[in-house]
Amino acid sequence: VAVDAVVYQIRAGRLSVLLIRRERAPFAGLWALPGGFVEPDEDLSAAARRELREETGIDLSWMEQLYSFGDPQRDPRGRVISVSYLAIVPADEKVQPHAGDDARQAEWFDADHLPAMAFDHQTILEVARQRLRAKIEYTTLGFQLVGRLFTLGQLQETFECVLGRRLDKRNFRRKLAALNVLEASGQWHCDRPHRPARLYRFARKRFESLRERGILFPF
Amino acid sequence: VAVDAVVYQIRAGRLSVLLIRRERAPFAGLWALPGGFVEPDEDLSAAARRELREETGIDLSWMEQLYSFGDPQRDPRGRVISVSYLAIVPADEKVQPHAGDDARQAEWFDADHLPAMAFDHQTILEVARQRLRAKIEYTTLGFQLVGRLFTLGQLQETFECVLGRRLDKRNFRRKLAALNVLEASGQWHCDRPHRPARLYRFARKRFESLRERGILFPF
DNA sequence: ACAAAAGTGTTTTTACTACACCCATGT
DNA sequence: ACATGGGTGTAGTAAAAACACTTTTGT
Repeated sequence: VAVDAVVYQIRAGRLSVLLIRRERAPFAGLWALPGGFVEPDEDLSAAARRELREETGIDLSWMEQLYSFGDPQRDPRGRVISVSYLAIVPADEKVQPHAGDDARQAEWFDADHLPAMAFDHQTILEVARQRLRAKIEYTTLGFQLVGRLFTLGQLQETFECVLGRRLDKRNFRRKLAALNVLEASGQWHCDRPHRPARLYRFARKRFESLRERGILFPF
Repeated sequence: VAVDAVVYQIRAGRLSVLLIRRERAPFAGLWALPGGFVEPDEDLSAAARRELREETGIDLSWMEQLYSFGDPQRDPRGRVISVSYLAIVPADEKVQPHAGDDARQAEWFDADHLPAMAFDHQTILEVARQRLRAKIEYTTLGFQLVGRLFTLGQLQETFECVLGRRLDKRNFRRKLAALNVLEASGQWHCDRPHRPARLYRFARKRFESLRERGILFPF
């Protein structure tokens, strides 16, 4: 049994995925998802976190189980069942992944232009992408993607990247206001050749109270 | 690696789950989900189907992967990862499950009144129930539950069982009409001390054309 | 001055909710 | 006759979609 991690980050206005270049056979030299085998007494999500750390140097807290892939032919070495995980790096964390362990190289790829992949990792990525699209509509996933402080423009851009379509600025802001889960930080996003924008932060407390009442996001 | 199946059927107006009584240790005598170990060259979903057949005599085509449970302590015999599956028996199939193989007994239980369960099967059932509730709102799951021919009353009862709340008859029928996925069979449901009801069937073709346009169910 | 993103309201359309009565049948 | 589920319409409310202009800044 193995685990694989699909790690997303918004980078330069594009949805990006972290891939490693495989050091060893099978598929040596091909790009693949970070991952590896589960240790005997290790929880599945712990294994996903550990493999990600070993292969890319990234240490993440939140991961969500995606799907288990068990085609008997998916690994040429023999029977390997892969439990895949979905993870997110906030846009304001500037991790420069470094190769490690099994990985010759670790790099971010545009989620819409992926290279040829080892194993069935292309399928895993398709499932992950679908899940991301679905979940941004009714969870706090969008807020995890933007990072701690963000402008409404950045937040909208994030939603647009994930959903793959443009949103109406006024409608987007109206819905967000209705949710009442943002609080203005008082700070401003300046130093660009444009009008400064307010910086907001996600107000976890307000959200929790909504969730307890069964209310989720209407995006 | 093992597989477990959560099999639902609407029986006598109640949402029901199929359980087996364990023959052997661990947890001999306790109720559990039908399931067992995956064979070396077997697909995961095929394993779930096979175990269900061996332990209960039920042969199902459709199964959907639910979640993988991998707590190192979940099985006292040692490390066992369980990939769980969700399955549905249409209300018009009168399967009388018979014990077999590992199972001393196989029986249907009311999904709202379950006995003490082996392993972490109670958790699995909670996840399954949640998934069922969520998916009946935007997939054809409700139509799989009712069977080939059904009255609108039976269909509504099915939705009510799964959702756990009453629905308004007129609103329910209006939404259904708007979906345009039912066709009248021309037959009638008689032989009851009531006014006869039209029997409908699910028109898969009409649904496919909706799905291709990205439209799912608004229940 | 200009380019670029920030910010802001109204109207129309659509979906959801609540609600009550007559009908057809078997017993 | 009666008990039981089958069948039908309307009005009010809330959410979603469509749509354009002014403001502020750095260069």
